[in-house]
Amino acid sequence: MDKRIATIQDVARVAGVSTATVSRTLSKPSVVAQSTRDAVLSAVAETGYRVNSTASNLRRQRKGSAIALVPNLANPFFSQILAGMSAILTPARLGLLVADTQTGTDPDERFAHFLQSGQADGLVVFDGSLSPTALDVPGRPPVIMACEWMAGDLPSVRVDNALGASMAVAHLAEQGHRNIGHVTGPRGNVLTETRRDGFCRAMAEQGLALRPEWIFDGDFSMDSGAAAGRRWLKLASRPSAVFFASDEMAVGFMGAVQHAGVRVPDDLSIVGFDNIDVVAHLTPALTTIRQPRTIIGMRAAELLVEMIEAGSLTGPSEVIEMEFISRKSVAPPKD
Amino acid sequence: MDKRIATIQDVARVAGVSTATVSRTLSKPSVVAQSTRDAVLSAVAETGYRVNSTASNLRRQRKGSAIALVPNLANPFFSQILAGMSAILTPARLGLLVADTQTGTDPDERFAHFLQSGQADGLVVFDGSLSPTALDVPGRPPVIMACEWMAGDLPSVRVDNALGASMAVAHLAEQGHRNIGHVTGPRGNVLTETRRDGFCRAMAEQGLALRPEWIFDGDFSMDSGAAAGRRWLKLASRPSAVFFASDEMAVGFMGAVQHAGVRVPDDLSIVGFDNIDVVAHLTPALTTIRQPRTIIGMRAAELLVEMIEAGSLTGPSEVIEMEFISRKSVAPPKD
DNA sequence: AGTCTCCTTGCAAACGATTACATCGTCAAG
DNA sequence: CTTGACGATGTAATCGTTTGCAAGGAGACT
Repeated sequence: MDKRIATIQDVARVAGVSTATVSRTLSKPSVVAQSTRDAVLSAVAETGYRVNSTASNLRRQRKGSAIALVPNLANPFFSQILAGMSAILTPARLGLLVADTQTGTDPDERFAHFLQSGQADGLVVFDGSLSPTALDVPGRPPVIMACEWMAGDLPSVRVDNALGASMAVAHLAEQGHRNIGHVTGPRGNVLTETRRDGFCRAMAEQGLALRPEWIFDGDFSMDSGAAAGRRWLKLASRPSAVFFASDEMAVGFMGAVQHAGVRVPDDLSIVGFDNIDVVAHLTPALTTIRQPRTIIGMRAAELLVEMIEAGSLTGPSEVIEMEFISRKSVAPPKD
Repeated sequence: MDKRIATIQDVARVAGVSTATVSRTLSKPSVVAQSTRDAVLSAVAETGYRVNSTASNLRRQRKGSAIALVPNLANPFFSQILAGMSAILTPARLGLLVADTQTGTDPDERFAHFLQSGQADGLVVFDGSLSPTALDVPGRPPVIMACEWMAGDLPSVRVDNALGASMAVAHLAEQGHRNIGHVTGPRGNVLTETRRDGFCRAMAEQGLALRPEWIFDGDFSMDSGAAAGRRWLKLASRPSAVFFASDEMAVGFMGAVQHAGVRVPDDLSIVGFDNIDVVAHLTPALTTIRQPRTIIGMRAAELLVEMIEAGSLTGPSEVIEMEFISRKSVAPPKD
């Protein structure tokens, strides 16, 4: 008797009402009489009934979950964002499904898969390198971009990346730096572009010269930062400060040059981007630009929920404020 | 006509067969004749049909997803584990739902919720502080513990934490250290206990004295490591080496003491635990014990899938091998 | 030719909820 | 007394698949 899990039928029987009434009691309590409501509720308690979300979803043409599609799940950058999303989705009765675009063969194929498979009521996409043409499917769910974005008019939640870069340059210039380098993200990435462009524009605005050999290619990873560090060490004429498109690259870079005896910030000033947790504990602690990750996750989820509930494929975008965090990795240049 | 998404009915009509045949073609192709199979497949292609997983799950009494229940989603430690799980679950046609126990009021309540809500076909639980009594619900899904574990006989996937601790002590002793301290995780945590016990036992085996004032309380976080570092600095008589129950604490500790002018490894040797990404890029790079996180995630997911498919609430446990990684944060003691 | 197997396929009943529509009292207004 | 409105509940169709059971047809064997 305790074997099978209780269904709405069982509750109805125990309460002496129809299943319709049970359903209404649970979803729209206002339309059922007080006395019936009590009877149903106690029957629910007695049977230990919980609504079967699969059945409910089927009937209501819902999936009951949203997907976070990140480029690389193993990247810790996303964990706080997921936490923020989860905080919003849970009360909205949506589960949080996570998936990345790098597992399997073709990222675009995976994107298309999630768009078409109908596993979710909506997607939050963190990978701007996907192809917008995949969006051309008949009953696709609403999609919102976060952090990154792509061509087309999908709503998005992001920071003003160019502004972030100019904050970094302004701070460095203020400290007296005139020779500033930059380590970029991977080619083609929108963040790479906007941060680099912001950097270049800010340099011009500060009246500082841009030296092509001081722009290093990276891919956001610590290893690529370390590689850039090694290239910096070989330079005949070095910039006295470097701005990084990601904290992780700054960490890798700093490790590499410190290894070679370079002192930060005495010999070299460093400004990162993102404010990942670890940078506050490095020696020296890193000056960086904070992207409020939890908030980004929350806002993206909120906007997505609104789109889902409105049944709309479009919605507003939002720009989240960043914060410049000054720590110990910047000092005036030596001479 | 392109408006509504195609159902199995549409495919059946186009292919001139019954829905049963379509279903069988897709799930058990071997039982349908070659010619019919072709007809169905081309009808599928023509209509753009994709099976509605909600309906399918309802009929098959499946939920179509597994939940990873972590203590704190914002902790990057889990991102690689999730990636490993995802790699296994996706081919098994299971989505990966993530949730943490710290959102909301009571962790045990949330645990119970996921156990009863029937949102998932199975759970992978990473929080050993939950109450096993919550498991006493009729018809609950299979559960497997990973990394941490709790009283009772739930299957689990984990490393031999005590062994890890003794690897650290052995290495330090080999380098000549006789005065070794330890920074623990949060009180009551199983990892804290087993790593501390392993540390104490290993010290005894090496014939080294245990000094209670050299055991610092931490909680796995960088901040708590930094706090321990500050306490270490105040010590009249300091251990020449410290073993940490987590890399994050080691990072915080090292930052704090370096800040005060202490040189690692010349003045102090450090061994961490976990091998999180960043430690390879610190100055000095940290010696640590690697927990293969991707593999832990994969094995946990694999075992869970087996339990789900067997409809069993129990299954085998597994111990994953660790690896001692020697970097630059350990040197012989000075005198 | 009759019967017995297989191999394929179709029929129709689930799966468990939601909800448009119908029904039934009850009560107030005409 | 009749009629209408309204509030509360029940009836039953529906969401899109899967699958046990039965039936049709084609050989094969006696």
